[in-house]
Amino acid sequence: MAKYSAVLDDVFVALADPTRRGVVRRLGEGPATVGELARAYPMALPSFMKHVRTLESAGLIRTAKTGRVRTCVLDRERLAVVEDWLAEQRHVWEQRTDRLEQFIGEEDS
Amino acid sequence: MAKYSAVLDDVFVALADPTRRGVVRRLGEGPATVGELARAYPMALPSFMKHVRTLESAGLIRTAKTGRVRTCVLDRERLAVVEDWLAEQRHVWEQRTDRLEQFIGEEDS
DNA sequence: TCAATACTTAGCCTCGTGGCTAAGTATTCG
DNA sequence: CGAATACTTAGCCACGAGGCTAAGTATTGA
Repeated sequence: MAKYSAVLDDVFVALADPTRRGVVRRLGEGPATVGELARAYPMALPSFMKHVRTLESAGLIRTAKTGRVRTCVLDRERLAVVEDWLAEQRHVWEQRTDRLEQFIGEEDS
Repeated sequence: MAKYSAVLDDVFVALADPTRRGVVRRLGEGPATVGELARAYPMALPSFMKHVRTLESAGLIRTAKTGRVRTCVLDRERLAVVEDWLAEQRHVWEQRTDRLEQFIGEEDS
């Protein structure tokens, strides 16, 4: 466990930008083309495409080109690594609480 | 909602580094001093301190100096913003699924 | 008091990220 | 065919992140 550091890096980095979180959110509603997605942001297309590529290489989205249009889809599986990390974090915390309780128990006896 | 963009930025950026995730994980087990934390990483202390400051200004940890020692504590509240973002994301997805089901239902009738 | 400890400050360096423009390619529509 | 559309490629730029060393400050133990 915790061996997915590289994946976690990529996913957290990808989510650490409001534009990219916006895209993830939008794609949660369903697939969209690069053009449709880009329209929501005040930046040049090449700049926007970098965000798309970042999301794609983080595995958060998949894209495919049909004709001259590239369509993007959310890959919800990948978001699970964040959930997993949070779960692990909770687990660490709970073990700590257990130790504290045990400590108090020992004090009692 | 989704107005916490700046906070989310800071939190995701803070978590997008293995050193900092390591610190968060370690602090999940309980408070520690900067020196204790730094020992686990092969970098100079000033470099490590930057990570601590990043975590602190993201609100993920709190630190306080007593004598010459600075002690760090995890602020679990702040991790909740990540959970919240994930929950919102799930919500978006579920609404989408609902719409699809409704669409199929309409087709049926 | 003096040395060791535990940061802290200052300053420098390199690389990657996020933005841009300009020009190119490949489809599609009239 | 020719023009419009939808990216794509190339290349540039500025800034910030993450690393370093060297030197400074403030506590603490002997």
